[in-house]
Amino acid sequence: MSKLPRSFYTRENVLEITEELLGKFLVTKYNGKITAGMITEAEAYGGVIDSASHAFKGRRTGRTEIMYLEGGRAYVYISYGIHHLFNVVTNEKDIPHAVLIRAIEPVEGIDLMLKRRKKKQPDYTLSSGPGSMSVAMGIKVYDTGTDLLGDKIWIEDRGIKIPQKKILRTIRIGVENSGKDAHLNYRYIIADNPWITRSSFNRIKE
DNA sequence: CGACCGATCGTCT
DNA sequence: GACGATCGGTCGA
Repeated sequence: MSKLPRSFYTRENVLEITEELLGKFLVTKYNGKITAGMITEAEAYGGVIDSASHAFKGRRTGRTEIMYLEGGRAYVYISYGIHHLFNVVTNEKDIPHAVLIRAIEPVEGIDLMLKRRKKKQPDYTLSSGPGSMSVAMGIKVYDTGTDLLGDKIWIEDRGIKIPQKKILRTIRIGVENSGKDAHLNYRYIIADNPWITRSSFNRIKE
């Protein structure tokens, strides 16, 4: 049960970091109330050379500026005008790598997650999918830039190691028109965990 | 269960 | 002025 140190995030291999984030625990604390879940699905975004990244070709705007900070911060932005998508910034300052957290398995504060999602009973849609996950955890776009070594949003290692053979790599979602890198296997999934995006789970079942 | 579609608005061109 | 790193509802088979 230890908070991931800065050195976890500042490494240069974003694929390695994405894979290692599976099985780690994302925790938020708002108004003293904790919600937490185990990361089950995440996507790597490779910065300036990745045509699917917001920072492709070194694009710097008010929104993407966060990605150029030192690793270990939250990059949150709005998608489709509705959804707040939570990313972890990685690598050193000026290298805009990021990992999109797409799904978690709820562990703590499930009552609060249900309230935020306006649901009565937990089901696999509670926190599977980046927009739903953010709602369940209470993460909003104004959390962008939050230091993950602070006491508001952080990621913990609770001693769980996902075996290599249970990790599935596949293409990222929603980037099919993003050019040369649309086909890269940059999405990492815990294959036997039902708390992942529904379409993925159905596909894995065969 | 898969395909389609509307919602909704900040960001970038 | 167009378009998403999406979601949830509906429709048809």
